[in-house]
Amino acid sequence: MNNFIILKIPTSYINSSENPDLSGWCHLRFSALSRNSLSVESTFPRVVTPLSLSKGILIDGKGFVKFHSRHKKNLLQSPCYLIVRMADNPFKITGQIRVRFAPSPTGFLHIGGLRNVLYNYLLVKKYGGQFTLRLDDTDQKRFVPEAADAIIQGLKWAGIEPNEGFGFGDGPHAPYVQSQRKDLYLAAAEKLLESGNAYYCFCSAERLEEMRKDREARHLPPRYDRHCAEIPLAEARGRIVKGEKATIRFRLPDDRWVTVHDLVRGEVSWHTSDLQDMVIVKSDGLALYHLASVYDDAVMKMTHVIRSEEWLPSLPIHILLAEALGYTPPQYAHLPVILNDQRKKLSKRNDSVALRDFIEKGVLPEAMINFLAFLGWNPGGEREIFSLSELIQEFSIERLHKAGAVFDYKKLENINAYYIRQKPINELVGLIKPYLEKADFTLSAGIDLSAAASTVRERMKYLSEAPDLLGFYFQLPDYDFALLCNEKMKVDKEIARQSIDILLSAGEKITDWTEDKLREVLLLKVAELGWKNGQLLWPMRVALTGEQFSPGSFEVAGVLGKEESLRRLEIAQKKFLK
RNA sequence: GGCCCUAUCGUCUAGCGGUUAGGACGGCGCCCUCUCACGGCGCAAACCGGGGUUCAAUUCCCCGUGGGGUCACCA
Repeated sequence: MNNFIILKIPTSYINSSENPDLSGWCHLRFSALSRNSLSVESTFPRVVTPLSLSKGILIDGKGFVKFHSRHKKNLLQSPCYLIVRMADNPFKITGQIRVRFAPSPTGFLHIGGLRNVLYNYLLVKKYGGQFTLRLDDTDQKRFVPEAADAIIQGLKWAGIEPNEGFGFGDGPHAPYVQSQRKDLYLAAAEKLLESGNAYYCFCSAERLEEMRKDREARHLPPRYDRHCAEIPLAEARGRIVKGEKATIRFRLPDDRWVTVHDLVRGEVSWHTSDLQDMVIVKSDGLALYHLASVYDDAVMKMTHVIRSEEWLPSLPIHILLAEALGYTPPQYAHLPVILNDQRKKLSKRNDSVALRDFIEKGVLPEAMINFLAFLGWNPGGEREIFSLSELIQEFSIERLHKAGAVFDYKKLENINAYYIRQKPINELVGLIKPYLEKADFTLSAGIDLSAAASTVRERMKYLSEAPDLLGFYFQLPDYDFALLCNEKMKVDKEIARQSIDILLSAGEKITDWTEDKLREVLLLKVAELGWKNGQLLWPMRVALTGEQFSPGSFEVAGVLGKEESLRRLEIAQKKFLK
């Protein structure tokens, strides 16, 4: 989270004319290493104690550090380094920010994608700006038509709505669908061709494959051998006119370090010799992701690109591409991937990751958002329950984690159960109705659904459990006689039989049939008999619910009402006659 | 294998040089209790290893090791 830079203190600075040997302070000047503000943390070796070192600031390449002149001798004795710390908030927002979520519609929105959107959204809401949804559908082969719609629905479900973009209204940079922007990418590729930053490649898929295998056998990194790199542009165009198929490759500069300041990872560097000339336009004339997205991010004026870590290896390509196109790259933040319990990247193949499945299971959006936000980020402190608007308040890009986090389904369940318990009962009823209807419960069956729901709310982990939890209210399950008895409750057959009889006769006399009244009357009865509560209440609960586990006897009886309760007790009574 | 990223309880994490290393999920136990759940209380459970720097390292640096990502005419 904190980034440090080591600066060597040149002895010439210490002795320079800018530092007359006064009894006060020596000033050291430095040139810029970063566009972020820096502060001096300490020195190495510690020839100067931190306390005697004033905190100098370097901003935009100009700044100074002060030493007391009495340390001058030490500084001159051996090479000394300054440990410079990047200021607490390297993420300096100036003006409106623009971010985007750019999924490729090859499958349904998955939780990893949703978490990425969430962080984009939190950032843009916190600092103010525009959030665009762009459809990166350059690969028409893998296009899944419903996927695009599912993405929109998923975002709406989560309450994360972009200000503009695919499915959310046009803005100044429409269209937001890459398959509708083909010509723009081609024009960009043409520019690269003209400037020598790209070249036509006539290599066949077979040759490429052979080369890959060969290099692999020789334990070399797979890399294009630049077979076509030196074909003059005019000659290449001639061959294409004659009908030859060619791709366009981006020409990497030779022998160059690419260093990027990533917002979550700090300084990251690559050497171009470890990279290869990527294909940016396919032989069918369609642009590939790298070109399309770099171009769009630039042209759509994105200030920040927050995306998953799997993109980190192609970041140098993107930076170089942007430069070759004449654009200033946006700021990047590469989020750690979400892992499964095998510590592998969560995948559609092996893990349940489709947002749709979570929705169907009955995960509340609040719970999902809360859970996802904490998978790779947290505000510090011990509170863990945050609403979306509270997350916006608390969000800070510096607190994003670097290491991948394992997706813990149990924890999601726990958070979901928490949010269900917090739901006002009328809202909860609205949410579970579809599940009950799907399970063919006739909702008009004289059951007060609100009352019933409130008896099961605290044991519901997912909305989809509602039919199971509430089923006995609609129809008494056919239970085994033995369930009425319970050894641990000290209910044998005789006690059970007596209990049912007592309940029936006592129940019939009760005119004011409410949960409280029942509790009052029946507990009194238990006391009269000298029984334990369970001896009367276990058979009662089983008779009313037919279930081993259920809400309490009084609650259930209250919801069922006098008539239905007595009817169910009579059913139990008959079981003793057999 | 190359390149890149990363490292505190089983899991999510707090910690930004000196702490009995804190919380949550999960596990276990107890309490509450008519069952289950909720709730309350408690227990077990972690600084990957080795070198530095420092009076002092979980914390800073280096090297290992482990884990992950990525190496397409996919995104």
